[in-house]
Amino acid sequence: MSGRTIQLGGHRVEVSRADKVLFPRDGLTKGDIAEYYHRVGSTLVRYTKDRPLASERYPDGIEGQRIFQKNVSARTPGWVRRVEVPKREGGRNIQVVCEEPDTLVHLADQGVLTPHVWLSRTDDLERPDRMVFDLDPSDNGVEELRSAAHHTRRLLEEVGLPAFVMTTGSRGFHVLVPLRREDTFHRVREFARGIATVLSERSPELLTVEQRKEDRAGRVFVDYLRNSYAQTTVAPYSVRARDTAPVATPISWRELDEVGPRGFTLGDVPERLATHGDEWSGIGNRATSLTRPRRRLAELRSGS
DNA sequence: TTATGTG
DNA sequence: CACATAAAAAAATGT
DNA sequence: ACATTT
Ligand SMILES: [Mn+2]
Ligand SMILES: [Mn+2]
Repeated sequence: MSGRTIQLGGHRVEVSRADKVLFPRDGLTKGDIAEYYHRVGSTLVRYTKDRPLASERYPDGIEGQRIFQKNVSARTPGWVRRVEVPKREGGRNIQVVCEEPDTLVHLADQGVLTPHVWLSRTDDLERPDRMVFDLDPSDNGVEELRSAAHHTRRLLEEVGLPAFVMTTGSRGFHVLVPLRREDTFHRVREFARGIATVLSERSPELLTVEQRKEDRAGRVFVDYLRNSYAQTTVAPYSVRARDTAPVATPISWRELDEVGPRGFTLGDVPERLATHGDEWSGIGNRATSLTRPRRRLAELRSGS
């Protein structure tokens, strides 16, 4: 064993090699990541609680190998909650459920930079309580990307759905809709496809629903396929494996016109949370049924 | 990151 | 003991 | 069955 070990949180979670540099350009260490998650953990766990979690690990830093891990590590302590989830084509995974900040510190110790979570919760894995529109630019500028997000919000509100937006810290934005847990992934995905299709028909120069990169032709991909069983989205307030350590950050629709996908970083977010609070604090109280929006979307498509 | 195998 | 190596995801879509 | 994308 080599390097400094630190302890954090009520469980005195050990973080080994705390001085190991994971972000060479920024000098950020594993200890910095663990301390960040310790600080924002109480807010972050609102978005991971009750959801199967998958880990994006970089044990040798962001220039090393990327490991996407679903099953809980052998070394994960017993106080960390787990859930057994069936795979679609048979078999099972045992995944972490992050209920408390100490779990994030442990994950950081394992080299996890970015936790990803399901759109459904452990007590009903088949019925999501979130719908996501993942806006992925081709080579579009930030103005086009913002425009894509505003178009998405406008259509969702036209059909009666609330919409929340966050930076991903990577290339795009995510637009989230809180749902009542009435519909299966299949039905939610069909609805999301309808929304994405109307968006691309309204703005054919700007938006596309084509999954194949070569068919996207410089447009913003409205990725509705995230709304599927066992698919994940980056957890709000998680760190991304890119220079400057950008953070996936919930923002207001007003702020959208002032920031890009990497507008907030590990250095800004704790202070932002302290002064402005969490922009999504109300998302849990806005869960909506798709029944009426489905009819309104159908009316829109038949021109009424 | 960690467990395991080899000289 | 020092060092090498393996392993850590899966769903939807289209051909 | 396989490649692509996430
Ligand atoms: Mn994306
Ligand atoms: Mn995507």
